[in-house]
Amino acid sequence: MTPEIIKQPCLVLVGPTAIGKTDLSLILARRYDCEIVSVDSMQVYRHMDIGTAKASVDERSEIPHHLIDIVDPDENYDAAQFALDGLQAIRDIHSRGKIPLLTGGTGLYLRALFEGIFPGVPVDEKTRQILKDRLLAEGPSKLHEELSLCDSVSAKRIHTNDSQRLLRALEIFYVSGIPWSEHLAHHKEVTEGVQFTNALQIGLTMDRQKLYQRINTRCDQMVECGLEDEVRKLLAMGYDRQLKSFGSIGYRHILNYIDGYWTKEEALRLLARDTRRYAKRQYTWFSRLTDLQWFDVAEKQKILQTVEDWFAKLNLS
RNA sequence: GCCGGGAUAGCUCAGUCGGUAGAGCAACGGACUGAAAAUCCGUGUGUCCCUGGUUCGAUUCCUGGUCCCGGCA
Repeated sequence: MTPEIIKQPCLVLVGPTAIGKTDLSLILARRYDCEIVSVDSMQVYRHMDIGTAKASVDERSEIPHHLIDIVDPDENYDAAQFALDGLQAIRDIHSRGKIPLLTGGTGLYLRALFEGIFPGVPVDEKTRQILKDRLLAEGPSKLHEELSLCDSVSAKRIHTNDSQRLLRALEIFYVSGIPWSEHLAHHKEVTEGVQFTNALQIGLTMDRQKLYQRINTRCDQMVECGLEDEVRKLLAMGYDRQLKSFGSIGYRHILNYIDGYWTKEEALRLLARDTRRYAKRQYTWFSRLTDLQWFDVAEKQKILQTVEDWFAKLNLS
């Protein structure tokens, strides 16, 4: 397989949570006739609006948004599915003669779209459950030893306590009979993924302390805007507390409060703290994107000028 | 004004019978290929209030300051 080459223009806007991606994406979309493709692992879920800080319904009716509200909270969605859906959305937008504006903060999803994801071993729930039970019964060291026997390369890379990767590595081996490390090595040789030859990638940043202030404020606002009601509504709809989607920031905090494990103050404090830590992890992802041009979010004119220049250059060629 | 107590990491504090220091929280850095807002790994970031003295050596003991907190006036 060869990487798909997309020559049509494409804008990418990334940045940590709460930095103001939505505002800027709307400005850019209006000015350059874009449709927005959300690169966000949580905004894909319906009924989870406040905690995922989706663009408002009005904003979404003004500018088309893709990959928001596409699955129910109890459906499985993952990076591989995103890579397919994202590419499809981009194609559709191009076919309408418009420009896709990828906006979001989920590093893995962006990577899955750009570099592809090795095919052939989708999640196998049955195997995964068996391994989960074994992890509980036998402990991580035992399973990690087992991994070193069937895939020593991955075992070296994966820490014993990293339960998710440990289980995934074993799952891949037991389902396919081929070590994860071999799948990956092979995939590197035959990269599919998508190569954008005309993409402008913009990274948004701001002073860390100011960002944290914004995060704290936004967490307060989420609670004021009825995050608790949103969670209670989801429970009333019959969604189980164990769902993946409930494990995300905000939802799990409110759930812990509702179930009486934390006081409201505790829940709010930890919600803000975990959001701050999340923003830090997002920066780690973005720092690896070599084609990214960084701007302070306050430098709006500079950003607009950069986009303007980029378009001018495109029209010449 | 007097009597006590205190001053050590961003915060709350512990500690050093004299050999330049630590816990919780917070913070910081990193990893990441089908859960990723997940999961994990790593890191003390410090004029130990100032001053002088004793000492080979003072954050620790002593002198004198400064500030804070109680209590009594």
